[in-house]
Amino acid sequence: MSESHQLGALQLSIMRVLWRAGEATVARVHEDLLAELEDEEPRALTTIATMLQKMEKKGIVAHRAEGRTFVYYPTVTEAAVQRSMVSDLMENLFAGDATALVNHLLVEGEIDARELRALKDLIARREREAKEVRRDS
Amino acid sequence: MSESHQLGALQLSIMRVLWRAGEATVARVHEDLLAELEDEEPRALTTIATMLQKMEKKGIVAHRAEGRTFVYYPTVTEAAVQRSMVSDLMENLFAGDATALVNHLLVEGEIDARELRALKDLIARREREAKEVRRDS
DNA sequence: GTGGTCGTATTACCCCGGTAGTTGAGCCCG
DNA sequence: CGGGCTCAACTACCGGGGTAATACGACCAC
Repeated sequence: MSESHQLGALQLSIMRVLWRAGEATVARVHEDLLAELEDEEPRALTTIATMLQKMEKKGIVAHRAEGRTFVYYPTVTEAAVQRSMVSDLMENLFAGDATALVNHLLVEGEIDARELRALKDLIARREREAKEVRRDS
Repeated sequence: MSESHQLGALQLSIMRVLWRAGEATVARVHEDLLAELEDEEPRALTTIATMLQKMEKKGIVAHRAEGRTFVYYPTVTEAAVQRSMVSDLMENLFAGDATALVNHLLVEGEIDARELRALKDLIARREREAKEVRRDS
């Protein structure tokens, strides 16, 4: 597993729909995508269908027939894809330096003041957990 | 500016060489790439040359002739590319939630204990800077 | 000056994300 | 039963990253 999933923008949009809904027909995915990205000109229904086929061949979704319509569902978790894509980006763009990535987020103002507080909490919790693990093992 | 630069893995490797060196000939880039990624089968020299041409057409590098050899240099900063690619990833993979990205880094263990301390310092400094700016403006 | 060498230019592929038209099969309604 | 509707299947195309062989022009050494 963890076979380096690199997905494009449309694929990720589709996956997000499936992750949220658990499973969905082509039509359903198409609708959700329209709702989610109300602006920008919409994709054709067949585009979604073709993409889902390609994604199935790639192994990141599968389908089950319900009557004559297909119901697609993800075969990889969101966390797995995130892990794979983030670590790939880190490798290629920050030479594997995770703090460089976070530093970038801070410096470039991608993170505002409110988020900064949330972040501190995250780190504090993370530190506690690290201690726990050390004690457990 | 900030025209959404999305570069592939090889392009980023090349850019990293150019950012570090300031400028370099095709041969120099090729050598540096060999050194940097000593494992994995090396690319041909012409591959680098072709890639640099494509990158020039795309506007992220330019060249100057020195005798009959070309010296390439970047026309975009590393920060600009990072900004563009990270925000793109955040948009597509984390629905624009920067803290979700950092959280992911923490949870998935991409950041170890030592880095955690460095991160806290970064955040502390960032908070101080935020105050400065507020006072200044 | 002529042959090899060095470096760029040209050309050609493959793969894959993305986009969508067209076709064909199954189903439902009148 | 027959026509229309609804899906999925098939096919096609574009653009761009990546890879590299081949061609061509300049230059150096003998």
